[in-house]
Amino acid sequence: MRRTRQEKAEPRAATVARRATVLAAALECFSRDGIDGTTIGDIQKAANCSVGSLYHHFGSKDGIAEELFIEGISRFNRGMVRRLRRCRGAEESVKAVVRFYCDWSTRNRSLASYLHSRDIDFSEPARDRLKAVYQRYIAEVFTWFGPFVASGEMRTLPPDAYVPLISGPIQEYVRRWLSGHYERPPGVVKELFADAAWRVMRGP
Amino acid sequence: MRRTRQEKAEPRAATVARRATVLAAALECFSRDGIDGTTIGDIQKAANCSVGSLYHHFGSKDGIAEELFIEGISRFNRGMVRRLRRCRGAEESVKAVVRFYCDWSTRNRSLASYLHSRDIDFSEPARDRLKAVYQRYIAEVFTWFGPFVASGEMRTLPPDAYVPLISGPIQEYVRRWLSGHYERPPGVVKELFADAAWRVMRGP
DNA sequence: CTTTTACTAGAACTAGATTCTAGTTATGCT
DNA sequence: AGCATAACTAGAATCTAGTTCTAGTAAAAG
Repeated sequence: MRRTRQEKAEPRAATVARRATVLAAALECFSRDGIDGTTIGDIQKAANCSVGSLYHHFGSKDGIAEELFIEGISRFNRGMVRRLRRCRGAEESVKAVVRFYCDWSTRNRSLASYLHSRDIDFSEPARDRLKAVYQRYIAEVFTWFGPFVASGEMRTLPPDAYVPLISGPIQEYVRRWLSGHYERPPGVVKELFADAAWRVMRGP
Repeated sequence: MRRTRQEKAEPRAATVARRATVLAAALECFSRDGIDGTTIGDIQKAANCSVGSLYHHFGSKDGIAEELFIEGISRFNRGMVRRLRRCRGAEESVKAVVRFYCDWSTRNRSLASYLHSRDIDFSEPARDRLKAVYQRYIAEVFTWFGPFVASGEMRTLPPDAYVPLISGPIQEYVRRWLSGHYERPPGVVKELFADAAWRVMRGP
């Protein structure tokens, strides 16, 4: 029987499972001991598989790290977009970004913590994939907010300024909380930061 | 002749020089190839010294990275405090934080870029040193801003919220610029971000 | 049922971080 | 000055951990 899409065969069920197992194991190791702190052997043991298997699926230790990172970002982005679509109006949307950031980071603490790490040497192709993921996300988000800017409900600013202005503070707060510098969980300051974001964004 | 402070001898002139040379060499390597990407051999060649010498002064590769990080942060902090002391009033002070962040990052681009990396496995003592540096800094900064909060010129917020709210956005912008995602240098958005910080901070 | 391809295993290899031993140079003290 | 001690430098040897390689097993395609 001819396969519907010839370019890419469906991976076996076992493959999907193994990759997922490895990524989960890696997340556990990475978030406990850091990327440098975990060895291939650690991941291997945690995932109950052989070195060969790891290298077959991911090519290298950094390959595992990349994959985990890109998948995590994608999950976050999907969640954010879903949340935005349920909003009405500019204020609710801007605040939703901040609130979602809080909620998601609290719910997915170890993944969030991993996504804050900067120590992955992305390979060229991985960098490209990540860029693509990010651009698709930004396109969706800007499409969402565009009308509010057009109508004057939100300020008109250089495009590069929006993300840092809206997410910068909560991101920084969460980062510090995740790395143990701050005690109080983000939920406590959620509304404060949401209000602050809106203060900055609302039209004059 | 008895030494004034017996606990810690003055290091030799040659020692000071060599440490500085190594740190400069390391910064060059790290910011070009990343921490993982540079080998001890690279630093050794760039600094014109032997492996033994490196290990004598810094104990390990991470030791070099730690030292560079802590020294960089200290430099940044000193500059910020100096700048603040020249300010009059709450608005000028808040805006000065943002402006200084911009200016310093632009002037010390490679060091700034290095300080944004998160991939250093700090040893326990280094972590403590860093914490001490940070707390001294925070104490000075809060002493500076305290009166403005007391007088109502600035809002009263949970202490942990100030740094993320004021510096978060510009920090995020600069980070993206340093890693090549944004084209326009921070100078271009400096006043915009300074205004935003003040919008968030000024009393109602 | 055979051929091909995806996948697994673990031993062998290798790059690079760290340790060790042997020296050299400066400083403090009498 | 001259000895003792500590700071420092050098580079070979070691050891850890990432990667590669070869041989095999299981599953899908035809």
